[in-house]
Amino acid sequence: MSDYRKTLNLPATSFPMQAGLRVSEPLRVAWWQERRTYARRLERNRTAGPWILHDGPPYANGELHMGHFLNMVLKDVFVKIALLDGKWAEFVPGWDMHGLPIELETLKHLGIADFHAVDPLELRARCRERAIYWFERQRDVRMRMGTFGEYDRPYRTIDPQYEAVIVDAIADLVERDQIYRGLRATLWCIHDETALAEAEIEYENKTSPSIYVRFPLSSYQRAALEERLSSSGRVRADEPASILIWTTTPWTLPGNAAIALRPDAEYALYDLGDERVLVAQALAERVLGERYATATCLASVTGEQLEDLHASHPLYDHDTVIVLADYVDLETGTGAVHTAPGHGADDFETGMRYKLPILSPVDAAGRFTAEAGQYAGLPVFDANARIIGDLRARGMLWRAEDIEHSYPHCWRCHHPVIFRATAQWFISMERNDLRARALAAVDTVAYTPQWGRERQRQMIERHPEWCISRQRTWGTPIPALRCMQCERSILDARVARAAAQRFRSAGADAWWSDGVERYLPAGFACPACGGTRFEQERNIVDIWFESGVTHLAVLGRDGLSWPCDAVLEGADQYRGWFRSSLVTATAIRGAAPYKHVVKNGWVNDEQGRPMSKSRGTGIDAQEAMERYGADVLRLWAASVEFVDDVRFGPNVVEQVTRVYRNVRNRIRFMLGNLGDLPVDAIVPPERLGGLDALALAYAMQTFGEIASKYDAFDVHSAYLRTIAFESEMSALYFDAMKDPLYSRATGDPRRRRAQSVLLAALEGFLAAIAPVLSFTAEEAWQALPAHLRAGRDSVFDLSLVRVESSERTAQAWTLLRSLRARVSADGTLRDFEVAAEVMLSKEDRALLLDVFADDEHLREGLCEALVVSDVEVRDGVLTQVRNQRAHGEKCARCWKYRSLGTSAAHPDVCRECAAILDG
RNA sequence: GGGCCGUUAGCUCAGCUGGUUAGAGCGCAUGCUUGAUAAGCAUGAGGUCCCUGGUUCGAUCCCAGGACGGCCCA
Repeated sequence: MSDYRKTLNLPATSFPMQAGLRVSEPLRVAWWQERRTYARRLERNRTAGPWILHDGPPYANGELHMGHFLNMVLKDVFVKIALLDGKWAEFVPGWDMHGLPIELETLKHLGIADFHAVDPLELRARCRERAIYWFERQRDVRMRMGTFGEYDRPYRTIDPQYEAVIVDAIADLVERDQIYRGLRATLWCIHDETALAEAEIEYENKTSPSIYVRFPLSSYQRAALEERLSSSGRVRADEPASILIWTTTPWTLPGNAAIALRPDAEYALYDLGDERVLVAQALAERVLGERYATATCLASVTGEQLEDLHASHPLYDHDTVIVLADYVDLETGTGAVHTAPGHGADDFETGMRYKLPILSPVDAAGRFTAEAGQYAGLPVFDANARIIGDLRARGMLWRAEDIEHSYPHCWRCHHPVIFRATAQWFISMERNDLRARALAAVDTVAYTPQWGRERQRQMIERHPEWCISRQRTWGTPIPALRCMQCERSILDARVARAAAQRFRSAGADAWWSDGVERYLPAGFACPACGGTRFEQERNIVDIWFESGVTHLAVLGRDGLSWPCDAVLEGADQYRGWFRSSLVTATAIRGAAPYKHVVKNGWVNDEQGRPMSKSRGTGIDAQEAMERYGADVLRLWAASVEFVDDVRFGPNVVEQVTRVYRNVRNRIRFMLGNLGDLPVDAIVPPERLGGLDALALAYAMQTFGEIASKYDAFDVHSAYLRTIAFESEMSALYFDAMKDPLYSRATGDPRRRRAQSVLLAALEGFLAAIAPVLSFTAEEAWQALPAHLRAGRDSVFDLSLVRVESSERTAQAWTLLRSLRARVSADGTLRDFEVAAEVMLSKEDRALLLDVFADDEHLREGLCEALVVSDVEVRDGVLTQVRNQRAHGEKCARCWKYRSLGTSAAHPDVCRECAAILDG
């Protein structure tokens, strides 16, 4: 028997089975850059109109982790989908580069303990270097992921033009009277006499007094309470009654402005014989102790029903008011929380909500001021004992003891810190109906998932007055002035405009280096005292404000649309960037800056727990790409439901790697069979018939389905459809076409038709997967002979296929698949050993005649599709297949069973093969 | 402690408005193939649809409670 292998057209391609992504991907990134692949496609798409995904800026500090990878790759997937759809999908990546974390890292890097001791310009220069170091690092890693974007001109919050946008936005808000100066409770170190940020505190154990205090009710107040309790006559006017509170900071009692109750908790008034006390029912036993046994519960009511009632201050001659707060817990204390807005974060928010006075009778060194009356001059912690003594003397102390608890301390001097109210700049959520307008703007936006809208609404509803000033150095200055005559702080729009103008060319450092005159309009005088001498305030703006104006800096310019089409970030941004962007946009432009908010989930480890270096499950994006290759990880990003939290780890990657190899091999099969196809031999779709036409239609409608999944941001469904498709296509069409492709003569029309289908399917497939498997799709496209690429330099020059699905096509496909499976399931006869007897129901026969036109084509088509030597078609009640042994002998070349010996030169092959061998 | 989200085969996930022998891909087992070969084809095993109640003729799907996990807030 001769070896006819060499006479066959076996697959051949330069597209290797082994991917070697680690090596090839960085080269491909450079290749895309050199060829300006993205830029050129954008230029071609320019007239089609924009589709803009606006980048929420990552913070330029530290390595990018897998959460960044997921987020950045998904953004890229959406950009590329739009690009392949012919849209002008300009993507400008951005970075958040000011702020405390960088300042702290820089100080640590420089070994400097007290930032007051550093020249601000020097510190800013060092911070800039540090931020740029991380920016460059992150940019390179982000490009390594294979993402497209304007990396030559990203937006950066530290760039002069960007700083100018920030300051102009402040000017806009000042003009709209949206900004005011007010008090805010901040963490304060009385030892270092400085405000501290959240990141600058450490929790340590501390012993504090734990006291229960009576807030007495006057007769008038008791009457009001009685009304709410509907306990007519039971609260007697002549017996003392009080509300009990618990605190571990007695010194904050002078700052008390309210008592907070939990709205949904039950509060009860207990008669103890000689007095009556109101506490949360759930805590009564613990609070009342041994007196609980003899106490009588007179009435109970929810906290909500007690709102706005008054009580008397236990130390001073003034009232305090009952307010509601969700954070009041029923685990400790009395369920009635002493609220001092000047001395606590929660208290402050509550104070803002109820417009309570922000009392903070404490100076920078932690001593009571004259406002605190009899305690003036006392250090606050020393005052605790005095206050407890006074409470006892006035009969207001219910109980006192000491407890040890976790308490915030200064990270540098390790002294306990306090909350102290200081003057800050605020954006008002109420002026100009900003909150209401922001809520209205939410309703104009689409949310994925849909509950995101409700989440966003809540975040706006609960948005406290927005404190935008920080007493730090690494940021954009708030261009406020201080009158040197009356000490008043002044934020004037004209000054702000001048600052913006100045920063646009000189950068914000100018605020520190310029004299104040440069910013003063002609004839400027203090609106309060008429003074004319000023100095610059040294506050910088909250970085959430900086990132909240990215839409002003990036959108609406160079053809980018405002609002943008979509934003995509993690769920933490409902509170962060989604919110800050929405608030600034509503305040300044009167509308939401985006049309669609898409949220991506968190990346956890394989056990569903947060990834952590210490647990050994932490891996940053760069490491992961070095280990697995970006494309495998990009496929992972598509293989998980990104809207939910997702899992990542070696086993997950292992699995997706296998899927990747499948995809790769199916591409390889198509490429391998296209090497010899001349352009003029390509058969146009309308001249295809039978199995070819069916396979092509099936492929095209699948690509259409994938495209519509993409439209809905449903990358995961597109992924499922894609892998199901390549598996289907391989099992039926590729398998069936091996015989015609391999054993027919090179130029045989049957072979050319199959090749034409493969070419069209390959193009559509590569376009469909290119948004996700960018590297592999491009590699495959470059492995296709140049004449078949037809001038389309890159896979990103292709277009997504958009065709309607047809039910008949899917049905015919499924029918053929099941017929083929029934032949293959035969354990005794191999494919070509079979002569199949195919019985078809009436419906199935009609279905197949749609595909194969007539009985003769049907028979031939089934021979191919079932990969058997012969087929006999019969009518039946049910569709079934019976395998018979094929007549004739096995052709040594094409393996089909035929009568051999027709050619004397080649006695062991069939007539068709002999003809090919003879040329 | 509060709000939101999730829990379907070993893994990643489908299951539209309650009625299906609950599906796909990967993995696994078995068989075929050795002319896609560190590939290809077929078959098969594998699920108390997190738990407990309830509504219903009927619940993976609706309701209530709980467990576990995540995010945000405290």
